[in-house]
Amino acid sequence: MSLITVDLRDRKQLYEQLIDNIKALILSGDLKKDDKLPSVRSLAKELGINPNTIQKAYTELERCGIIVSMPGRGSMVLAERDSLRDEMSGKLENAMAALAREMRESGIGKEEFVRAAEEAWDRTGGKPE
Amino acid sequence: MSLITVDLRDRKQLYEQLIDNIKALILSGDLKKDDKLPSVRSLAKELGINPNTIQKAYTELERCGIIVSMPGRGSMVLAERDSLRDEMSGKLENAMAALAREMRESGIGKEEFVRAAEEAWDRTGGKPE
Amino acid sequence: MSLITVDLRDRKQLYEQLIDNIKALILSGDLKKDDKLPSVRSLAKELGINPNTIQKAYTELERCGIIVSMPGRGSMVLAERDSLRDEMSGKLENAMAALAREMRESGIGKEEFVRAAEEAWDRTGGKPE
Amino acid sequence: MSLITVDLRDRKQLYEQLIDNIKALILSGDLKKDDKLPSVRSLAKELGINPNTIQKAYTELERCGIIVSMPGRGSMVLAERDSLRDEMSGKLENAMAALAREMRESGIGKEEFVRAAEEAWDRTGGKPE
DNA sequence: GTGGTCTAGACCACG
DNA sequence: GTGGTCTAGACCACT
Repeated sequence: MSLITVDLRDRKQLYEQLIDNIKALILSGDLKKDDKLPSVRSLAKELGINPNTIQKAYTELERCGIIVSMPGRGSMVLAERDSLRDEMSGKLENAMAALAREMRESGIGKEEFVRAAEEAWDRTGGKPE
Repeated sequence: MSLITVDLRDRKQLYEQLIDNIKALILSGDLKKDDKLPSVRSLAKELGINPNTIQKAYTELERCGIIVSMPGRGSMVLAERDSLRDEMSGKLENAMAALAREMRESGIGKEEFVRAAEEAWDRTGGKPE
Repeated sequence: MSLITVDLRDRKQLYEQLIDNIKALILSGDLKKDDKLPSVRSLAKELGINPNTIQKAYTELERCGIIVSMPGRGSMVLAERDSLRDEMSGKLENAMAALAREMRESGIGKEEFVRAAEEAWDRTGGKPE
Repeated sequence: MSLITVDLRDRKQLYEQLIDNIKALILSGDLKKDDKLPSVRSLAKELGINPNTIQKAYTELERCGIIVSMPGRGSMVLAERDSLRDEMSGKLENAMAALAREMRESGIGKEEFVRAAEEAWDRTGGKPE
């Protein structure tokens, strides 16, 4: 039994849920480089969704260099935990830049912006850091 | 000729472009409370897009209480600049919360998160605040 | 009627045929930046293959930045002819390097390698250059 | 311990890795005509892969007349180094032809193609020829 | 058993 | 009408 799950009620697309899920497992250390992923069919059966949807997620992950899949041999993790973390760092930068630009145009000030970041962080986490 | 434009090459949906565009004009002060908006048909003709798309944007803006449309008499701005600014504040909160949640899962720390917000703000603006 | 075709007897995969085909049309100048591509469904019908296969090709082309697709608005060419040509140049370099390495290991000499390139070129083309 | 290895992470199929590996050993002179190859079972054990995979490689090599297998007596090299070198020549021709065709379609000229071959060769080798 | 491709047919949001 | 996602079920080559 793997740790991968999907929520059919979530509006996020299933294959994206799978992608985010597997990335999170690598980031958390539950999946390490060279670990084997569940097979397309077995995971589909376990989650009760169509194998094509798993396939799509795996294909996308391979395209990003996060896993490798080999016919007849299954799929395994390729990316190191840290490289993935660095990638998220970059994503954070971009997202923040887009948000900052939009808020600037709306007359929001730096003070309010940074405070929003702090508060959002504290509000999100179950436990204060 | 109005200041409203759309970019057909932009991946963002046309009606969302229109909504953001009009909101921005209010926030910048180019459109004030009680100003008249171009008619659905004239704007559609001017922009070369389907009137349905304009209609959808106007309907959505009316639903949010930002404009008001009166059959036969056109549409006009209803919201004050400041009320719109407050709305953006709420949007900022939501966006920050979503971002914070995602980054938490990736092992990013509060420090890095808040610093990213500050740096993004500074990097974005042409002139330092 | 478009210029895009597929050969069901070819062992190359259909979606790759489509990708190569569209790239070639851009390279030949038959498709220019901002030209509209046939819709997924209409092309599928015309070629007698499944829309999903067209979709896969379009998705891949979009991923490479060669086209853009927008729900409800269709797909259009994004890449300039020259940028695509430069990309092929890079591909040529890599392919040649891989081939050269392999042939070196097999005891083939530079003379024979370069002559093979010349002869292959002349043999391939219908008309001598 | 033999010089034969496989890379489980390589996307190339294992039996092809084995075939290329053995061919390379013959081309380099490490394996000569009449040299004995490791047995299917011992090599499988040494490499930690399925004996079927070794068998498939040996079978393919025998089909090409490069080795010969005798039940109960193992397998040995049949091909001379030079005959294998001729085979690579043929492979070079095919690969060049495919590459030339593709590049022609992309608007690459003969000049550029041949120069790419020369440069690739020079760049590949540690020592100039 | 494995991944990968393809078909057929459905549904959704959008213009 | 458009692109995009998902399901169901089939086939292929490879281990």
